[in-house]
Amino acid sequence: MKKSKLYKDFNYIKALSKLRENGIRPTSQRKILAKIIFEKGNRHLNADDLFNETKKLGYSISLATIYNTLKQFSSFGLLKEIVVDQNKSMYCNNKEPHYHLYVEDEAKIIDIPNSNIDLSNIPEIPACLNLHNIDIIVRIRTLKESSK
Amino acid sequence: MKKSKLYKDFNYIKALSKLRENGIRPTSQRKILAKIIFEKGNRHLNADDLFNETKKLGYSISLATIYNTLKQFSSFGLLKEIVVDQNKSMYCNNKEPHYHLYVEDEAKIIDIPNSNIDLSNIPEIPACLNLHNIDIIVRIRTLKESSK
DNA sequence: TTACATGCAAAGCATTTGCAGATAA
DNA sequence: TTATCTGCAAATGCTTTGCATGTAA
Repeated sequence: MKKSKLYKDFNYIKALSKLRENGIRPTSQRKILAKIIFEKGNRHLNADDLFNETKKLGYSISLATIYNTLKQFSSFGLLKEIVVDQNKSMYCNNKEPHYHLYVEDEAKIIDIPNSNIDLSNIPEIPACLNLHNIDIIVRIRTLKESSK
Repeated sequence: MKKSKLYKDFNYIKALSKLRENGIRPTSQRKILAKIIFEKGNRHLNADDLFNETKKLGYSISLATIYNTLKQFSSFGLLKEIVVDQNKSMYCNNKEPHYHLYVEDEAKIIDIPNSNIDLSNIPEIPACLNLHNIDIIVRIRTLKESSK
């Protein structure tokens, strides 16, 4: 077994164990989805991507289940939801702290390690001092589409 | 006439002149909307806010027109669209370069001056070297809602 | 056996669009 | 006069939900 294969399996197994930790039953659907999501290293995907990949692999999991599963996985930190555009949520399987560079024309997302953005000067956060999460999306568009 | 009133009128007049520059007819609906948007200094609003404000002022402009107008105003830089959540666009009337701090629980947006975030270390941008626009939204949630 | 999952179809919601009537130039 | 605009209602696209059936523990 190749080293990279081992690594991928490890991420899948960690995901299953996260399910158990959170009292969520490892049903066949959830196992299939976890496998697809975590077996390929860092990536960004949405419900539709996932739906198509399951079909391509010969499985048939309903879209509703996929939506619900993505949301549930995010609720305990297995995935991170990124709102890139209206009517389009993406999910990121990279658990390291990082931000996102979003190239709108290509609907492509690139991770930026945390250490590359200096946030020390953002204004004081009002009232709610206990932050749960800071998300940054850097949006980029090429010149030609300036008036869309 | 107070100084602040003068300033507000100035923003409104600048907006009208931007319309003319772009060959867009200053219809009564567009004038009313421009007035509401620009007469109160820097602010963030969405289609629904604007719809309610027009009604409160006794005007009746259809939601469709409001959506179309917000989109059109953004298309030539009179407004800046911010996608804060799925199915929810906000528009910002502040034309200075800046980023956004979005407090999710309160659906509140706070401007961050450009100079307060250091972006010099983001990774090289692929292929498309001519950037049109960089948007940053810092999302914040309070602790209590950690699993939503 | 029972609490939790799944899948379907219907509902929801913000936004967009087609089109007929209205309006600015 | 004519290109553009407005408003309505219907359409859209993604996502969520209600509910009957299925399944893990």
